[in-house]
Amino acid sequence: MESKDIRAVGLKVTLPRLKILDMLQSSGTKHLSAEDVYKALLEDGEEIGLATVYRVLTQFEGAGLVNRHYFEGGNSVFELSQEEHHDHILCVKCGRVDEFFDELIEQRQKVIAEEKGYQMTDHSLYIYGVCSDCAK
Amino acid sequence: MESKDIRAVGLKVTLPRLKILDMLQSSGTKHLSAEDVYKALLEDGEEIGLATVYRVLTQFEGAGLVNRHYFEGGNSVFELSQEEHHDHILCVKCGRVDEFFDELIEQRQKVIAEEKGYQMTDHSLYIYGVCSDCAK
DNA sequence: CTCTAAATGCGAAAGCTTCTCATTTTTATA
DNA sequence: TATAAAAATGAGAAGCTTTCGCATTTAGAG
Repeated sequence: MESKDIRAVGLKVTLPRLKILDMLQSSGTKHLSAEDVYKALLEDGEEIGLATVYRVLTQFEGAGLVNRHYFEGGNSVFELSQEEHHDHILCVKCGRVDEFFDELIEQRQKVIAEEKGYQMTDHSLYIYGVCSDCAK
Repeated sequence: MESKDIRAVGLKVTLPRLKILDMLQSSGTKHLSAEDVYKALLEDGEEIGLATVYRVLTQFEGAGLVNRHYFEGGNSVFELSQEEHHDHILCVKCGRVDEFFDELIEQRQKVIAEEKGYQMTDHSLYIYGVCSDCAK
């Protein structure tokens, strides 16, 4: 159990928080919506309310434990924070998500923010397309 | 009046459509939410329902007349399609939106999509930061 | 072990967007 | 210009995701 992670960010170690963190870590899918987490927990026999899932994920986000992404349209998804930043490329047919990192793009973004007089705080880049499987 | 634009995309020329298109063209702000358009029309004394605004904007989007952006969080905004593609940089304090285009980033995105085996259909890049006015 | 502050669960509610359907409007045709 | 069929509109209901409010439960310090 990774109670340390939770305590480290100044949150009480509660069962819901442990279960949710665990779910994010053990799930085969890296990008989960609050609803996904909620349903998965239900299937595991946990009795955790949807409101709690949202609350906890939001707290985790604030604490830097998870990242929240607003993929096109509907709901947002959460993923465990990783050491290195990365962006996403998603399949518009099957919903598959891949990750990538490109130093050149990162650099250019910084330059552009500077040129425009902005102090960059964040950025999000999503490439949409049809993945190789769906293109067949 | 730009009835041609509307007819050109295969839609009947109706008052709501004309008014909405007009609003997008004449508004000082380039990025408007459906609600923004609705309210602005109300102020102009037009009697156009919110549902119609959404419907029409969605149709315009499908027709390529406008682009829809999912800025972080809340609602989506619409802007008239322009000749050249561009991306956005927004101020997290005041909501100001600026546009930019970077050939290098465009190129890299294509390369990345290819590398990952995707046929790119679209992409969205948002840089978030604090604009020069808000940084003071 | 006790107590207090914090966390949870539940249902209600908020915000954005879409849907339903009766009524109105457009436009092709006579 | 009048008419009819098809499409568009308006208003409110409804759907979805997300947040809120509050009574109850729980974590963890003393």
